[in-house]
Amino acid sequence: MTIKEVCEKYDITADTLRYYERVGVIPAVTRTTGGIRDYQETDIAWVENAICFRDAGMPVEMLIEYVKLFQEGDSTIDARTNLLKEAREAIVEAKKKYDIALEKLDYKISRYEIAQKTGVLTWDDCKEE
Amino acid sequence: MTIKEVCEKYDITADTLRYYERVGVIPAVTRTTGGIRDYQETDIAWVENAICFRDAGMPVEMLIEYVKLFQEGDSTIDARTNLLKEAREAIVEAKKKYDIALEKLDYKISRYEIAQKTGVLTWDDCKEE
DNA sequence: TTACAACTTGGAGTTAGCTCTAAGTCAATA
DNA sequence: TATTGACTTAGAGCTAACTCCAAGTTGTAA
Repeated sequence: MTIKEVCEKYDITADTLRYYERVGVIPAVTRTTGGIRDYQETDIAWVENAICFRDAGMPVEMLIEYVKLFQEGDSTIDARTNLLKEAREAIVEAKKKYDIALEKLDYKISRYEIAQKTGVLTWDDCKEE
Repeated sequence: MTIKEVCEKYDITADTLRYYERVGVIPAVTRTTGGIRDYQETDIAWVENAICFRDAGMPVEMLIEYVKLFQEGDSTIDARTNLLKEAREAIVEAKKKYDIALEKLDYKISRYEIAQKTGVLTWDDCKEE
């Protein structure tokens, strides 16, 4: 699979894919004899993981560390487990904050939808509990 | 309430609070005659909202736009409602991605916990469905 | 075999969101 | 009233994560 096909499949730019490889967010991608990237199943699986975890706010640094540990082999199983658990906790915490914001937004929106009927706000927009 | 007290209450730096005010993420804060910030209930409510929405990934630009519309008065009720709904959708979408990542992480972690007992990985770490 | 699009690299530039610095002002205490 | 520490502003600097650029190479189609 060419870089272009991977871009289209995952809606990501070629620059980002090359950047991920360059800094180590994904391991070195398979090349043709001419030196052109030719993504294999494994390469694509790494790309998919990287996108998925980045979308959940996992820092590039953490992904780089994971790939590094992975390449060091079975002696890093503990370290990798810890890293994944740490990432998990960060996501769980972030989700909680998202839920709090959603509650606040839903409350505000419900108020605004009432105001839309009258054209006037009947409460203090910036001071609601 | 002094800037220091607000910092401590919300675990945020004074620089960030001043930055939020400067760029318009929150409206101008009440001052003493000497020109020192003296946060009133309303100022604090804006700070609280700003932190809450930033924690949910809402861009600074969007918060600035909201405050700007708010200050323009009741004629912007529709625009504000739309903005809040747009913010809501973004958060809902982000949360979905967080859930997908969590599933992937939980699967990986469960595998790793088995591997920790044996000291060896018995599956392809970078190529699991 | 030539044209030309799509690829390559190394490195510079950009954006969002802070974070720090310098130079000066305010206010509580000795 | 003098000192000291927290405050003020304007503006520069920083970090993460891309994003773009220039100069050169590969590979396909005519």
